[in-house]
Amino acid sequence: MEITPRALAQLADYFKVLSEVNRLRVLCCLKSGAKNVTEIMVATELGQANVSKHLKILAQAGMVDRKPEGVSAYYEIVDPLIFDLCEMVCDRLSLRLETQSQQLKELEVWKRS
Amino acid sequence: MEITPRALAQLADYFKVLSEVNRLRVLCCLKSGAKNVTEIMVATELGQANVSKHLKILAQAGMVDRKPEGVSAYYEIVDPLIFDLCEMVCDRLSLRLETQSQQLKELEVWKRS
DNA sequence: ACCTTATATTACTATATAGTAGTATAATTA
DNA sequence: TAATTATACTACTATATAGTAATATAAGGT
Repeated sequence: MEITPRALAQLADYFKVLSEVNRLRVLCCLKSGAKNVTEIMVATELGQANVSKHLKILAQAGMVDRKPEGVSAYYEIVDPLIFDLCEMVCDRLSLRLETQSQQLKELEVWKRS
Repeated sequence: MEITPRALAQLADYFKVLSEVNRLRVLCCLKSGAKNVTEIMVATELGQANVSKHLKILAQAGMVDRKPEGVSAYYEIVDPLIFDLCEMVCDRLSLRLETQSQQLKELEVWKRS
């Protein structure tokens, strides 16, 4: 099946949203449930404008949902798929580190013999 | 379980590698098997320097492996996990589009009644 | 040794974006 | 209505990176 340029661009955009540390932190801090902007600021130690900007990007990507409540705005994860993705990647990354570490150990043994 | 800043940065870096259309195209064209740089250039219609650069990034991220063979260098996918990730995201993206389309249809019906 | 071919690297330009200060908007309360 | 609080937006700076032209390196073939 041929993948269209349009689909490819959307795919890249999705990954791009996840490619920023502070955006991942915002997502992580929403894992336990909806939070308003101030709560997210506290949890992430980011400035207000910065948090709002990241939330806008996350909302546009359809990753979080915005629920105004009185004077504040609550954000929540739309689809926990994101955390599955993160977990899969983390697993591979740690697996790779283990392998590298193992190879280093073997090299060490070889040097001593 | 608390995720460390170091792990978060690695996660973000991994997604960043996947956040570029032409890098995804390079990966896609390696799905069917190892290719050398010239073959990748033809398949992706990218310039040589650009392909080399993307391949270096992919290799550093541990996504592809470099196998020199005579005067040329063959690259291959290390871990097809990447394609699972892409598929998962694509599924969600198309699901979201379907939902939106459905909602638009419902809106249309409402307008006519 | 020289030439050709394949790939990598360097230096540069153009563009995108993270962070931030300042401002605007909108809901709530006195 | 004025003041306060919470969030969003705008304009700006600094940094990162995609693409590219030119050059470097390295392997075969003549």
